[in-house]
Amino acid sequence: MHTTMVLKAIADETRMKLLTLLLRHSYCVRGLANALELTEATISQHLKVLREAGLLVGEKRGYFMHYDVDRSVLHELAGEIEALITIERTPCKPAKRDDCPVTKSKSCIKQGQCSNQVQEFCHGSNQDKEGAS
Amino acid sequence: MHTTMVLKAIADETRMKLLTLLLRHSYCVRGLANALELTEATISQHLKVLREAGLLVGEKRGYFMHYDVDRSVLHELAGEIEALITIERTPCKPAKRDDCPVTKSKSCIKQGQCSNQVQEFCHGSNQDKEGAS
DNA sequence: AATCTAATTAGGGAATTGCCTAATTAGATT
DNA sequence: AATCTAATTAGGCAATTCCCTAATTAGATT
Repeated sequence: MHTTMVLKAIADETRMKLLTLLLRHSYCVRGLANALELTEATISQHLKVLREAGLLVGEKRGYFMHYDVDRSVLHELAGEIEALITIERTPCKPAKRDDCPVTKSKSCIKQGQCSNQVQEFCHGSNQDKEGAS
Repeated sequence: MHTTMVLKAIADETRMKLLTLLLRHSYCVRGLANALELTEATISQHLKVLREAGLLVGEKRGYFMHYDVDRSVLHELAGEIEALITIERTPCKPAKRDDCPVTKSKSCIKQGQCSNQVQEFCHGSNQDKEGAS
């Protein structure tokens, strides 16, 4: 999944720092290495991760590579996270209300107490013999 | 950093699936394990990661643990990502325009061509003898 | 109080990650 | 065309991740 790639890319302190540096300004690799006190090879590898996630576009200037952030990818990501929030809770609506494990205050379910419908809906596949709960 | 923790938590396919399941409905651990075809131990560990990132709140119902998503954490995260986008590019403004590596189309800098100011600003610490570039 | 069970933790193995140094590559400059 | 150098890739190592099975724990039920 592409979203996961973008998330993995920014879910690292070093890469997040690189990103914020590059949002402000173009840096060559050595500049970034100096700023973060890491080797150029390490920076280069981090940039690769960001690049492959689509977050960076590279441009060559003379001897130097300069990377820029593609802000639209960040915007899209923020949108996808915000979209998660809009997912609505689907209440458990079994045929018999008593079957719903969620409406019971004391217990969830026990083997056999839960209709197939509820079991499937609330507790995933009904495949295993033990009875999902 | 807390943001990184939240990002790491959701930067995993399995945990993202858990999150979307839990956004729709309360599940007990076995229900989640059934749904994702993983062991309960594995699910429990993933839930721990999500919980420690503040994304989940657990509630005990009878024998069963039910987790709910704290949507505000997701909202905050989306906001922080969106905030990155608003970071403005700071153009390189050295005393002498010629010193600015970024405005030059052909070359970035060479040893000695770059004023200390520019070097510091554009390319990080000026410490190393080689000259940052 | 004793029993029972969902959830968690412990321990372990294969795969991945993040850093390094050294070698190589791409391509700009002369 | 030959040279030069920033950036990348290769190789290696320690730490972490993600999954498993087995043991333990928390706490609800009887």
